[in-house]
Amino acid sequence: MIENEIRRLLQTLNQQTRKEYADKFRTINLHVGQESALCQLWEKDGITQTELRYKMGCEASTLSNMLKKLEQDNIVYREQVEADARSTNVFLTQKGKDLQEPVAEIWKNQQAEMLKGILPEELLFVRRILQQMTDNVLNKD
Amino acid sequence: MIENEIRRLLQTLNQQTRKEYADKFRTINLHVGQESALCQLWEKDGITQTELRYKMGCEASTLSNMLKKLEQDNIVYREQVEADARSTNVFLTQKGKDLQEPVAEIWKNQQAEMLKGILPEELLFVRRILQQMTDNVLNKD
DNA sequence: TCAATTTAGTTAGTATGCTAATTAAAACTT
DNA sequence: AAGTTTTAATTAGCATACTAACTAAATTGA
Repeated sequence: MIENEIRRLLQTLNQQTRKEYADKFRTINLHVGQESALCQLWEKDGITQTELRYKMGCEASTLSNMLKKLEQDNIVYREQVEADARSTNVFLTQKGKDLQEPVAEIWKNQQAEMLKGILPEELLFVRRILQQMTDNVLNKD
Repeated sequence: MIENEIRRLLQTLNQQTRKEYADKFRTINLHVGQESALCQLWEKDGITQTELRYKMGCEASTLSNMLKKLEQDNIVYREQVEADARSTNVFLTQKGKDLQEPVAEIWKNQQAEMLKGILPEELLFVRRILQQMTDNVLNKD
């Protein structure tokens, strides 16, 4: 069954990729998973945890715990919103901003390794299909 | 950068898929991750933890902890190997064997949803490329 | 033979990631 | 205005998943 094979290949690919990320991020003192918060904050920081968690696609409690660690490591800091005492805004420290380059480098290397030997027109095709697959699972109809 | 986009699509696809698995497996009292051990045991049980962990591609400690839970839930049981007192063989209980059908059903539904609207010849192409990507990351040269 | 090394599995400690329950503030509703 | 509901974030508890340190058994080798 080709559908089964595709599911299994995706599973293996992801598992292996995650492991490599874990190793590489460790060299810059990041935990795998944290980069998804940083990735959003590099685009725009000073947003609330609720905004951030929706962009990341995780639960509030996951982000809450993650930010506690990132704050301890001096990568982000939080400020209460004056207009709404329930909300906090999340900001990058300089250390957090400086992590963008090494993370981008890790991503670039991983992509190069993963996509080695795949032709440009094949990349276009893969992107299209992956986009459709992602849409399929996001828009649960 | 198309390589970046492909990496991000894979990330989103996996995150979303994992979340759906978590929900669906919960309905049959399984935790996401456990199915990868069961999947190997359905093919062949009575193997050692070391054999099993290599097939799964996880660390010894991960499997050790997971089997502790699966044993508590009466899904697997373990027996010491007489020939080598360091090793234990892992077996499925009837309950563990009976989980194969519902898990296969969950996989089938997930595949159908994820691959909806993708043509047969596109599936063949996707499989080929995913195979190459998987080989690329597995055979770190 | 007996010391050194390797192998199999567990435990401790840490982090992501989840659900469920909680706290506190804001926004409604009547 | 007071009570109810919703919203934002945290905490508790659980499981996977990892590394590092450990125990105990088997193997190697000198």
